[in-house]
Amino acid sequence: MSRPETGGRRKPAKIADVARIAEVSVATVSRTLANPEVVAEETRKRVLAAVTATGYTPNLAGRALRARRSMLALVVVPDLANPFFPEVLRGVDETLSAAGYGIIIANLDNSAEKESRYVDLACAGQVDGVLLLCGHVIRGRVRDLRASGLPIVAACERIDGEDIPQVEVDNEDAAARAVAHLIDLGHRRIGYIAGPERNVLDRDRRKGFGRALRAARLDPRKAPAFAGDFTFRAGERAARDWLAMPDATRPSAIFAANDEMAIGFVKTARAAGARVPDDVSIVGFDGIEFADYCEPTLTTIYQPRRDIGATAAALLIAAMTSPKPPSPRFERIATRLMLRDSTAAAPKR
Amino acid sequence: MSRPETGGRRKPAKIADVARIAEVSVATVSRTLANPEVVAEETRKRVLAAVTATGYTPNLAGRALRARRSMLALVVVPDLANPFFPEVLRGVDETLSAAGYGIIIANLDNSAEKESRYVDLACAGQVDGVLLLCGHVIRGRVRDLRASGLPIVAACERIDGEDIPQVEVDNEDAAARAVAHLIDLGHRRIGYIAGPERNVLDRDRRKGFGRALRAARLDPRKAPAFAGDFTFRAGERAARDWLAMPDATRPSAIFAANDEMAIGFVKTARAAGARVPDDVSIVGFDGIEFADYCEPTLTTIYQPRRDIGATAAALLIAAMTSPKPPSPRFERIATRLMLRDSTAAAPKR
DNA sequence: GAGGCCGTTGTAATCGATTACATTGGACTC
DNA sequence: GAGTCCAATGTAATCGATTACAACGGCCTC
Repeated sequence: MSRPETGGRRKPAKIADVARIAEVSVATVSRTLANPEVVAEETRKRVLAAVTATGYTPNLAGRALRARRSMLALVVVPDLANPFFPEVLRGVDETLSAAGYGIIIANLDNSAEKESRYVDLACAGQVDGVLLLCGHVIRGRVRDLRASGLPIVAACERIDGEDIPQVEVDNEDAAARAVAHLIDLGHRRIGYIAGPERNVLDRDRRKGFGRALRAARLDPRKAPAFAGDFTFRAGERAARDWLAMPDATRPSAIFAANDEMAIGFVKTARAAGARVPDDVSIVGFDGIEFADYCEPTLTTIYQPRRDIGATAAALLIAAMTSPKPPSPRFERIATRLMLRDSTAAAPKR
Repeated sequence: MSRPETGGRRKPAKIADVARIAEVSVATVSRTLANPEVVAEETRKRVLAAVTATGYTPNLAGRALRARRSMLALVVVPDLANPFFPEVLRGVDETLSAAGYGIIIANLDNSAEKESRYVDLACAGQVDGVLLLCGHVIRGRVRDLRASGLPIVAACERIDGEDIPQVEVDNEDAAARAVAHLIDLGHRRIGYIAGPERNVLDRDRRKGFGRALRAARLDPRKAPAFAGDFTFRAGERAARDWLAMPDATRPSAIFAANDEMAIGFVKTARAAGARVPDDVSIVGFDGIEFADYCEPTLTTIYQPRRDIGATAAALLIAAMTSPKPPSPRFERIATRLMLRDSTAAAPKR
C-alpha cells in the first residue's frame, strides 16, 4: 500500500494510463472492463493488474457523455422534514441502487426558484429519469419537463391529467374506512381536520370522509371541518377551535387528514382537560412510527411507505430501461386500518 | 408555443444547433451564456433568441467532463429513516443549492456493499465533494476515498484521527448539563440508556454522564447502564429492565442517549403503571420534534440540526472552492437544554 | 497453397461543452 | 497612410470514455 502524496489533489488515473501500463490500447482496457469475455485471458490479467496498480475508476462524466446516460435519477420531494418521506425514499433508494442508479434528491421546500432549477437540471440530461413525490409536474421558468421526453413517474400524490405512471394508495377508500370505524363505534357527530387547500390528498380523504357519512345517513355538509396543513400546529389550532364549540355541536370524534395533525389535536385537547378517547375519539392517516408512541397510541390508516417508494422506483426503472413506451400504468398499494387506543365507543349523551 | 412531437424522445438541442440558428460559432454561444459582456449586444440578442427558440440547456455531462467539476456533492447518511437527519439535510440542501450545487444522497443503511459503491461513485469524479454524516470515512473495497483527494467534511458524528473539517456539538458537555439538571432536582440514582456500542456519540455522552456524576461525588461505576441502539424499541427494552429492578436500586432518573429511546422508555414504563416524572424523571438528547408531542413532553438537549447541516455545507463549499488547502477546521454548534415535563424533583424516600 | 474465418487487438470517430489561440476588421495615432 | 490596438468572433484542441470499423495473424479447409 503506497501512501498518496500529501498536499494537492491527486490526479485520478485515466484509461490511457492503464492502457500504457498494461501495454495495450484504450479500447482493450474498456473492453476488459465491460466485456471481459472478448479479451484474451492473458491480456485481461495484465489489464486488471494495471487497473489495481493505478486505482483506476472510469470517469462517469466521460461515460455519461458518450453513453448518453448518467445512471442517476432525480427524486423530487416537497419537504424532506416531513416524516412521511424518509421511509418512502428508503424504498426508492433500495430499488434504484440495486439497479445501479444513484439518486439526486430535489427538496422543493415550496420554492418556485428551486423547482425551476431542478427542471433545468433534469432537462440538461444529467439524469435518466424523474420520480415525483410532490403532487405536480415540476415547472421551470423556461424549460418544460414534459417536453424533455424524460421518463417520469409519480407517487404518493396523484397528478391528475398527466399520462404518466403513478403509484398511490386509495386515499378516498381508506378515509372512508377510517370514518366508518368511528361510525361503528356509535359516533354521529364527526369532525374533519383538513390538509392544505386544493391538495389532492385532502380532496380524496375529504371525499372518503363524506362518503362514509352518507353511507350512515349523516349529512357531510353539517360535519364540522377544521382547516389544516398537515402540521402539528394545525392540529393544535383545530383542538382550540374544537374546545371552543358549544357542547351541543362539538364532535365526539375526529378524522384527521394525517397523523401529525391528529397528534397535535390530542396534545392540546388533553392539555385543556379533554380525555381521549373517552371524550373524543380520533383517527389519523399515514401510520408514521410515532403514532404508536404518543399518548394514547393513535388509531390510524397505515400506508406502507417503503413499498410505495420501491414500487415507484421499479416503474421508473422500467420506463428508463425500455426503449419506447412510457405507457401510463397505475399501481395501487393497499393500506391498513390500525386500531389503537385513540378511538372508543361514543359517550352516551 | 409549439407542442413537442408526441411519441419517442425528443433530442435536446445542443450548442451546435443554437450556433447554426444564430449564425455564429459554438464558441460565441458558449461565451454568450458564460460571459455575456464579451459578446456584442446585437450578437447576444441573436444567440439568446436562438437559445429560447431551441429550448437549449447545456448538457451537464459535457460540461462536467470539460470543466472537471460536476457541481454535485455526495452526502452520506447512515440511515434516512432516522428522524434526526432530514432536518440536517435540509440545512445542507439550503446552503449547497444556494451555491448552485446538487446533492446526491448516499443512504448507507448498514450495507458495506453500498458503502463501497458510493466510494466508487465519489472516486469516479462524479462529485466535487463529500459530506459525511455517518461517523466514519466510508471505505471502498478497492478505492480509497481519502486518497482521491476529494474535499471531505464531516458532521454530526465526529471522526477521530482524520484531519478533515468537522462540525459537531459538544456531546460530552451537553450530556453533563442534562445529568446535572437531574442531580439538581435531587436525584442520586441515575441510569443511562446507551447508544450503539463503539458509537462516538454514545462514548461522548456517556463521558458527560460520568463527569456530571463525579462532580456530585457520585460513582459512575455504580450507575446502572441499559444497552441501546437509538431506537424506540431499545427504550422499551430498557424500561422493562428498569421495571424488573428491585426498589432499592432502581434509578429515580434516566438519561437517554437520544430522544427516541427516552420516548420508548416512557411508553413502556407508563404502560406498567409507573408515573413520569413522579416515579421516574427522564432526559433525552437531540430535541426531535416529537419530543414536544409525547406525554409527558420530554426534557431534552436540543441540537440545532439545520444549523449543523448548513455549517457543514458551508465548510464543504469552502473546501470545494478554494484551490488548495483543506485546512482542518472544527466548528462547534451550541446546544440547549429544553426543560419540559418529563423531569421533576426526586421522590422522597 | 490460396482463401476464408475468427479471435484478438488497435485506430480513430464520437458524445457536447469549454477555451487557448488565431483571425478579422475597424478606430485611432502619429 | 502605415502601424497599433482592441473588440468581436471563429477554429480547433481538449476533457475521458465507448465503440464501429479495420487490421492482423493463425488455423482450417479444399
